[in-house]
Amino acid sequence: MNETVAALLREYAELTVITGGDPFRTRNYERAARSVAGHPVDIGELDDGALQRIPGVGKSIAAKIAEFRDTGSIGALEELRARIPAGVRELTRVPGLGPRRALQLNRELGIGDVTQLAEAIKAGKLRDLDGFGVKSEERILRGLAVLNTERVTLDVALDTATSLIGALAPLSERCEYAGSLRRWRETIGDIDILAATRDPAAVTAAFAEHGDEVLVSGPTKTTIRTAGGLRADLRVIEPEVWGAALRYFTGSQAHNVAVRALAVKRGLKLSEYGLFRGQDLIVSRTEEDIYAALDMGWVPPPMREDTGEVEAALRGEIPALVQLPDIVGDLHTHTDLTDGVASLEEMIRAAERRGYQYYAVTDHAPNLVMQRMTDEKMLAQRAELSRLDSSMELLHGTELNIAPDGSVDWNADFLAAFDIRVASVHSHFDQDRREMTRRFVAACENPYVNIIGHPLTRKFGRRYAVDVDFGELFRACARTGTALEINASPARLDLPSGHIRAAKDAGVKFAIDTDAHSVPQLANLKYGVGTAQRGWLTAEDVVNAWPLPRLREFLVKRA
DNA sequence: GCCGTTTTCGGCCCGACTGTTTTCAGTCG
Repeated sequence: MNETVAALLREYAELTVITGGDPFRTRNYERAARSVAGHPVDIGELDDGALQRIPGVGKSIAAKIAEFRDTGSIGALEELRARIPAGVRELTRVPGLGPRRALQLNRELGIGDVTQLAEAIKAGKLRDLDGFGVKSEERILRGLAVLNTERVTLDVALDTATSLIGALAPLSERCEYAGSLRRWRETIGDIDILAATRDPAAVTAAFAEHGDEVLVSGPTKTTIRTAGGLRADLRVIEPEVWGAALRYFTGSQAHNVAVRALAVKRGLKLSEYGLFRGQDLIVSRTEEDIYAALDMGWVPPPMREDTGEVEAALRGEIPALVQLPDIVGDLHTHTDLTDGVASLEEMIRAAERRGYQYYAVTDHAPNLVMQRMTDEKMLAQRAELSRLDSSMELLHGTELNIAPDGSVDWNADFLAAFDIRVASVHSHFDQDRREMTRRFVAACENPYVNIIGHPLTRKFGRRYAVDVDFGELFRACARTGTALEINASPARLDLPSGHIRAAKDAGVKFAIDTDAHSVPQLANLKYGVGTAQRGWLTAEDVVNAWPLPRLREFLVKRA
């Protein structure tokens, strides 16, 4: 309910921008959307008074939420939808193309979706419009390249998979998701569900009911398109072949090819039904059985990409990957002092419920002007933090801004008084590789910078990665004792796994952090852990898996 | 549309960059 309503409020805000309404009103709808999405309890349960206590929600928005709860739609939103040509909102998804120009393109060229937009640019039609030029065409083209409508982020995929499994599990002996989601790939193209059952027809029927559309339907395989537009595959199997099927449908294809080749070399046959010698089944019940029968250790799904894990498993050298419970603190979080939606105390209480040993509050620093941070506000937060009783050790930190020349906010004295400092790039994303590399290296060499936050600064579908010489960055991190963040936000997953492995080889340590701006986002940590597992990390590599004394030692950099 | 060292309406998140202008609009974080 919260995410649904938040999406409607966001849509309302976007549509008011397109119509050119009061920008403060728009901003308030955006704020209400963020608050609702980050609200810790289901807003469907709240009465009018409780709704209006959500920050940014007053009389009018509370009424709209109640209207949606009671009728399933919001009249004012429907009116706006009717007034604005379909497709204009889709066009505003393109980075570099905002609401005004999207509307202009629709009015003057009749462009109604991204495909038509791409065609119009190819035909050189945009450059002749008022306010457009060749550079605008190039900019929008780059935006189109980063916009990927085919894949979804991990949180969307996991929510969909979880709800499907919830419906099928009561009818199955076992039911789990496989495929790229089980491997924690960073974005997901379609969802694979595996169900072991004696009653395939019932499971298949329940699955089909969850689709907007049934694309394929047979005795063992059914494909639907969900209401969210995501494709989901169901494979129905006999319980006896669970392990073989789960392994097969988890992939990756490259991993499966490599493992099957091993089987063939031993005169065996491997399929989704089991490991066979001739017609004789050897094993099929569990994944462990199958790998063991091939003289390999079990390979954790995130490693199954045929990037060395098969050889490692044959040598018995699969690393003990870092696990979610190994993480004993979050080192990058925000509050409503800057752009978070929950108070300091709310965030801390929620973190306590996760059982952390320590927790760092790292609100934005002054050079990100829109956040309106001041020395006084930061010191007041520190005082408030020291007054709070907590089962966790509370660390006062900040997220600094790495300026184009590599410098950060505040002077040395002020920086030294924090327990921990994350530093991130928030502007000037288009520097060339030399400048950008120098910028990051300078930040690493700053004696107070402990963690480089979301190093690529990419956002799926919204922003491409910065151009950096990663080899040089990794060496600088290792040399200076600066950790790289694995930002667990499903929109970022930054660093990605390929870079993680290279950085680890260079001797870098990591911090898996949520960058949470609300209470529910604290639970995003699992996506960061999955990404770290894809990068073959162990708890030893991750500074926030360490006990506090060891972490504190790491936070004091050597000159 | 919301909010208030609040009672009735003014202020709310600011500044830089870009490309297209000829003084600025659009977009972004």
